[in-house]
Amino acid sequence: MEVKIILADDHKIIREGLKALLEKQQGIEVIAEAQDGISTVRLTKKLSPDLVIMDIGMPDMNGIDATRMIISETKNVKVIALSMHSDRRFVLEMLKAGASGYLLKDSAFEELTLAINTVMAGQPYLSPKITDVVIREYIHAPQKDEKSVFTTLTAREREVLQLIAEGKSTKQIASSLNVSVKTIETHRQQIMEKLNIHSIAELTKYAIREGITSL
Amino acid sequence: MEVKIILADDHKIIREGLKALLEKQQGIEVIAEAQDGISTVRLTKKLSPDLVIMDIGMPDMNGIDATRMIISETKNVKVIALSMHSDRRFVLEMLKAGASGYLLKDSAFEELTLAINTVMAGQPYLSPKITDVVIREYIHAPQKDEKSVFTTLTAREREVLQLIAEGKSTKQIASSLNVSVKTIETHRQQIMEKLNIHSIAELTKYAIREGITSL
DNA sequence: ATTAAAATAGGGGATTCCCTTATTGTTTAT
DNA sequence: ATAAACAATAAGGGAATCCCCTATTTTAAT
Repeated sequence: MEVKIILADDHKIIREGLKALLEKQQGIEVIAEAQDGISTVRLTKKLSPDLVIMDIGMPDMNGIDATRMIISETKNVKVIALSMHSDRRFVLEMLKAGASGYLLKDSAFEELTLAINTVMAGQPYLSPKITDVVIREYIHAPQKDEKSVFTTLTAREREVLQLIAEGKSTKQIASSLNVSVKTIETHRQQIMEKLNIHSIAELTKYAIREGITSL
Repeated sequence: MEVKIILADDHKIIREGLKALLEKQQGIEVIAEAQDGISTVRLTKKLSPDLVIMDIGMPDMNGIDATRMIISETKNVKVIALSMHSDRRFVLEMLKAGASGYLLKDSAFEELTLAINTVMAGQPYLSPKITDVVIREYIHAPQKDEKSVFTTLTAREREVLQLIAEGKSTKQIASSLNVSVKTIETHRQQIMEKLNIHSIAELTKYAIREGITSL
């Protein structure tokens, strides 16, 4: 039984490298590649792969939001996140979005095949370093309410924040998300209020610190 | 004649992918891999490869400094930069450091083989997008004057940029510098034009990279 | 002394920011 | 099951900013 895979990463040469490695494996077929979140979601819907290997830092829609959409819109699809960051926030959000695996880009390829097998067998897979983070988090986490400390933005808000921090104007964002300018303004305000931040500059810094955008 | 290559990138899975692709080519041999700048320099010295394929964003020593050291310490070695950024600063610094080629990670692998052939034939190779940046830069940069390539901001402009990147509003900046709001607007525009940047978000990122403000 | 660059500033239209209010659908809790 | 809370959408309206030009006055630089 072939495992049908969609590869999502914004860097073509990286996709090609991964594809070359994956296709040397038995029982794995890369049926499509995507370079941004939106086409990943679209292709997944259309092709119903068994697995999506998803980079987190992509333009347009980030991997987390894409994962959320994929999980809610397509049946019997697994997502493995492939990320540069071991930041707990990413891991947490990605798992909450429904990903079954989380690998770091400095993992060996061998680990990716292990992750694919594990995930296709219905079990979650995390890179050892990630497991570490998750456990550490779990240990001193769920006492009462700590959430107020890191004030969670909603998925949509993060999406908007990412676009803001990439330098897009309100108008551009509105048209790229197909909603009104007013809606984006409201999101921006909501974000600023939650974070107690009052300028685009600081919002950008926040987004960089949180890994929502890159320098 | 085999081209002996050292691959330097901090993400193992990316190195492996590239290696898989490269080794399918005739006349190319990957003789070593490195995951940071320091070991890249060390390995290059020890193994005298024909070519180093160098990621720019690495821990410890970045790809630019590593390239500078490699070029000055090892004979008959070429460097091709493989980067996520088309930012002209990176390109410029990398070329100044002595790299013969500059590719973007969203290039096709085909382009990498072309770059390798071109560079091994003694000619420079740049990704089309990069060429574009370089040409644009070249066009409105007067020859003999090197500093104009750096696009120096004036002291006043830096001052204004710093305040912008700290999240101050135009009005606040104007009043703290005792000039009119219009003056600050003009400075901002001038800064943006010089840097070819068109949003506060990107301006903030630039300021962080330049150390004008901190995260 | 002439030219060039830097700092200053205004006009005016487009856009964004900011605060408020509101509707609708979806979770969550009791 | 129903109330309460949250998320996403959007509008009004005034203040502020952005953006594209033009323009004057200092301040180097040749």
